[in-house]
This record gives sequence, structure tokens and C-alpha cells, in this order.
Amino acid sequence: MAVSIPRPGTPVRGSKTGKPIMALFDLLGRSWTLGIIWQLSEDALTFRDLQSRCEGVSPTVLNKRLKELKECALVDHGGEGYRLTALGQELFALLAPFGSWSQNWSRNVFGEQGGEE
Amino acid sequence: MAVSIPRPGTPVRGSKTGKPIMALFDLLGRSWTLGIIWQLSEDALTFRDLQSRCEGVSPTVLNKRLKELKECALVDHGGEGYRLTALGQELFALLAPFGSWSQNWSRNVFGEQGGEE
DNA sequence: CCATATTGCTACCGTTTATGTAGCAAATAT
DNA sequence: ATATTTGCTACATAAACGGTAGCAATATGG
Repeated sequence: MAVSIPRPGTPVRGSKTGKPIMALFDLLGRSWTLGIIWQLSEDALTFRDLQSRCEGVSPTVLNKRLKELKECALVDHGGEGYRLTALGQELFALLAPFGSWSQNWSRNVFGEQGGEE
Repeated sequence: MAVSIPRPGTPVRGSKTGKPIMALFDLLGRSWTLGIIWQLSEDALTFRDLQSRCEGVSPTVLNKRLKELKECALVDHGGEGYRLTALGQELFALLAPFGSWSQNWSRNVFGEQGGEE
């Protein structure tokens, strides 16, 4: 069914219900969506800065994700580059605890070598 | 590079750093991972129950996700079916606020039709 | 005991998505 | 005017996903 933007109320990739949480999970469950939000949490970034912070993700995918995130009102593109909207910042606030949790998870499951950040 | 399990400390899909947060985002950024955790938050479920709650996701994908989640110590498979581990429940606790936030997001961005849950 | 059903799962194959490189038009800087 | 930088598109290849069919193992019922 080749879904582009996972609007709530509309069926999304794999999901026929269109519940908001499923639409959100569909959006967040695409490659680099979470990473993009994470990287934009501090500063606005240019396309290429964002690309390099996302480990050199291909511009094709980066541009797709940015379009989706703009259409879902989580990211916009002002004079200083791409940045989170107010809603995007709200979402990042929910996401922020994942940072320290992931370190704890890493230590518990995989040992000490998990490393920084 | 065909990455199977996104262990922190090891390069993951697209990411060369292996930072825990990137490993976690890689894991969560695969189709149905978030949905599976969401569905297992209340009860243990059999493979087929879980499949039907995930809108009939194909068994191929479901089995892949379950293997990954088991290997990452977020899900296990006891006598009553698949269920979240203690770590999995911790992660769900971080994820739970996304439910109500997604409803608010849906109303703000797409209008009122977003619907329940 | 034998048939039936359920469970967890694998094989296959076609479609979709992602990756990776090259490069172009517009804006900015020198 | 020349050279960079920026945002982005066009391919081609590789990986992931979706969907159906079906199998071995364990229950369940007659």
C-alpha cells in the first residue's frame, strides 16, 4: 500500500486502524526518524550538518524523513536550517529519557563496553 | 552491511558508532518493534494473538522482531506466551506517555477526526 | 489411540524501502 | 567571475518488509 505520510485517522504502513499511536509508531519506526529528532534537539542544523551527524545517512532518505516530519509538524525549515517545532520539542522531551536508559540497558544486557553518550 | 541485532558497542544499521542510544533507535526504528512492546504491556500473548493485535503483521517479520527483542532482553517467552521482561517494562514506562501525546498531536495537526485510543 | 486443532515458526517470492554515489541548480562567499 | 556551500534529485544496488503456504510439535477431544 506504499504509505507516504502516516496521518492519524488514515491507515498507515501495515496498520488499518489509523489510531494516533499507530500513526506515530509508523512515523517513528522509519529509519533515522528518531535519530533526526535527537540530533535537532539542541540546535538548528543545515541539511548537510544533519546528514553528517546522522552518520552520513543518504540524502535520499534524509530528505524523505524531513518531508514527513515537516508534514507532521514536528520539524520546520527556517533561516538557520532545520529545527524542531514546538510539537517536535514536546516529542523530544518524551524521548530524552531514552538516552540515559539506553546506557543502563547497554550495561545490563551487553556489559560495560557500551561506551559514552 | 546486513545488521541483525543492534548491540551497543557494535556498529548498527547505518550507524558506525555503536552508541547505546543509536543501537536503541536502530532497534525501535524497525517495523512493528514499538507496536509489539505496546501490545505486550498488558498481558502475555501467544505468537498468534500478538500477530492479530499487530494488524496481522506477517509471521516472518513478527518472528524476526521477537528474536531481536529476546536477544536484547526486552521480551521473553515463558509458559503463558511472549511478555515483557523487567527491562522491557521499564522501556514501556518510557513509552507510555506517547499514547496521550499522540492524541493531542493528532488533534493539533490533523484535526479532530483522529479518534480514540 | 487416533483425529483435530493450535502453536510457533520457516520458505518462498514479489514489492517496498534503504543505501550509496554522482551530480545539478540556487544561493553565498571570495 | 570563480569557487563553495546548500538543498536536493536521479539513478542503481542491496536490504527489509509483506503475504501466502505449509510443516513439526504440542495439546485437546472422542
